[in-house]
Amino acid sequence: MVTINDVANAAGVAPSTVSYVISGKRSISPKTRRLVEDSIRKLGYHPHAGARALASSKTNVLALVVPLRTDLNVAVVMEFVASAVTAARAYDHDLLLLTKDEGPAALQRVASSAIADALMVMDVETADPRVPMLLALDLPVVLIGVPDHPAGLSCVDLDFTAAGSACVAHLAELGHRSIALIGPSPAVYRRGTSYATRFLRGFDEATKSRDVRAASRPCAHSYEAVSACLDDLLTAEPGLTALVVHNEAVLPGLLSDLRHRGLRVPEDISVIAVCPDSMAEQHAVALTNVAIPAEEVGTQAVEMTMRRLAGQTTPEVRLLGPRLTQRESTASPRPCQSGQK
Amino acid sequence: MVTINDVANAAGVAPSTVSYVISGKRSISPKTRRLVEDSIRKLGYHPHAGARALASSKTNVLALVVPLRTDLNVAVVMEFVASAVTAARAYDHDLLLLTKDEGPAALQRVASSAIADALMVMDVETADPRVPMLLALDLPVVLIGVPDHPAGLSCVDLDFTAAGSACVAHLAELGHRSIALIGPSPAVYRRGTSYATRFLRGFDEATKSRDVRAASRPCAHSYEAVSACLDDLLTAEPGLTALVVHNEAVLPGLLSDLRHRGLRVPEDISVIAVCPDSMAEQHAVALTNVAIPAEEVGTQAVEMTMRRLAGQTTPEVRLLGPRLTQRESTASPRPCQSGQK
DNA sequence: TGCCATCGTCGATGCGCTTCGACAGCCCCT
DNA sequence: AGGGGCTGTCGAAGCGCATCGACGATGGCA
Repeated sequence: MVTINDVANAAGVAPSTVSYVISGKRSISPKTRRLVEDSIRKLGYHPHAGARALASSKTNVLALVVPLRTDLNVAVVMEFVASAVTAARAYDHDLLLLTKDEGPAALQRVASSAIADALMVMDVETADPRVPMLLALDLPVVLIGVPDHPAGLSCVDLDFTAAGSACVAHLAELGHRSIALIGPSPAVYRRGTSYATRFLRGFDEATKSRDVRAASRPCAHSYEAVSACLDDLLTAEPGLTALVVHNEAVLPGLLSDLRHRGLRVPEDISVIAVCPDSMAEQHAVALTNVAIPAEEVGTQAVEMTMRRLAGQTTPEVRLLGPRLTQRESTASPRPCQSGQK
Repeated sequence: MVTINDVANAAGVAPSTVSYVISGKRSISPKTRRLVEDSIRKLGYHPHAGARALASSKTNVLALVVPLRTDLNVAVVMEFVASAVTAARAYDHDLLLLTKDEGPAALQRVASSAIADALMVMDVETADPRVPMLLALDLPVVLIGVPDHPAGLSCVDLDFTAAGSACVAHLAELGHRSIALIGPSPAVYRRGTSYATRFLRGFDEATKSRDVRAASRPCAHSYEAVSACLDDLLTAEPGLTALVVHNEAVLPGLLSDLRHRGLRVPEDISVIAVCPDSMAEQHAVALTNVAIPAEEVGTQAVEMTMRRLAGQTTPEVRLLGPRLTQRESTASPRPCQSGQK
């Protein structure tokens, strides 16, 4: 193993000088700097992470808590994780992966073992049991999602309330007067997952204020569940002309079921999805969607974290505005809009 | 911060005794052990990871290199990562996430900074440029996938060659005589991604030995690409009665395109997929599939790693046998099998 | 020419832990 | 009863680095 002493010897300087060359915390003459940097390169020196952590109480590691469930959108989680890793590397930090399953104790462990410098927590629930513990942790914490009482914690997420409203607004402007929301699986609501309830709120408010008929149903991922959900909705709301789908996983099943029923998109029924753009473009009928900016959220989360680590003490709550892209799956309803089944 | 000294004082013993209680590396009297354990609990002591790493040259961290590309199956990667994290935790290790994008240098960095005790590498290519470097690293390395020359490295993966054969065997036994393979996107082949070429080999060998007409096409993820691919195949192989799909992402598009063409599954054309079971069950017509055992591969990868860390020096190559589940999407071809387009 | 401030470098110290050798007490065997 | 082998505990050393105070050299100014 190459140590800082080896580098110092090779360069003919003291170890501390090497350290200062690396950290830049004291001024170094150009000559010495070049000497040291050459030795570092020649020897392939990398500071020992443990030693560095011990001496400086900084690990250059960010911990990220991800949900393992498959009833969430895996693609979105993955995209988020990917962009977070990349963003963290840009700040010379690594990413440690924790799972929500380990519970609050894992956060304690990571904090008091000084394994990471900060925590990022995904899949936050409205009354998340982890929040009080996180507050007590005195590590910087950034939540992806917004709990009911974020007091003192930084949060970042898509503004799902605005997203819900935006979907309704788009459809209402096209002339739709009866809209249904197909949401995440019942388990997601039951847990009180923050984004589900926020989206629903936006949907409800917008339909109410625009005097549009509204219905909403949670929906599990299986084809049967999708089918049953549609049966239910079409019976309960005979004049239904548009669907808002806040559940990426059911999209393929939903679209093929609609076709089975003889309902064309968008001629007979409009569909607007909340999903990543790549997913929206991938269907036979390209879907109008509100994008889930997982990548941007990941980047933002890391940047907020780095700001906290840099000394900024006031927590921020940042909600990203929704971006709606019209594609082929939404259109004005036809004058006679019922009974084509 | 609570240190080992605090615990030692509280328990009235020497710090080294506390260390031995924790590690179990020397015998401790029941009385002392209880005393120490109580103090640990009472004080909420967690050893400082950096100090521990420095003193013992063990980090209890496993690094996992994942591909970020979206042309791979995100769900499978995610499932793998999830099971790896869980398995690692069972051995009291944490998981550090690296991306393939960072290239071989990142592996160097992690190794020589002593950030992790071992490396697990996904998305291995047939002639992976990282392999020589990994060999020089003198950390335990486990590859997920099998390169051409794994000499000295441990590998674990689904036996894709056998999987390719199994798909053909299943279809041939049902009576199919003309089969097409729809593979991953061209970029995946171009990179020489190990599983793609291995599957293709199994497919080719089996069709040849069974005297079945075979065609194969890579296929990108877009709906247009799927459509073009089907056009191509149906023209080139008019007697085609079965598809092997080794590309989970195109399944929804493929199935709806077939329906558009008036081809029913399985009456007019059989479809067998290589995908996780959950995905196979999710379609309107449940798909016969060869399962991708991401979870088991993840667990195995961690266990192989732990074995290496425990001192086992001989690398293992472990290929998991394919498991084919017949569902609704495969059936014997109808006697008259052409011209229904 | 002499003094002080500044810049650049060095040595020493300690971060919290593991681990090794030492050693006190004990039991068992002869 | 005395010696040898265990068992259980302790103290000290050192892992590789960051950081602080010290200090020599240098330049500017009077």
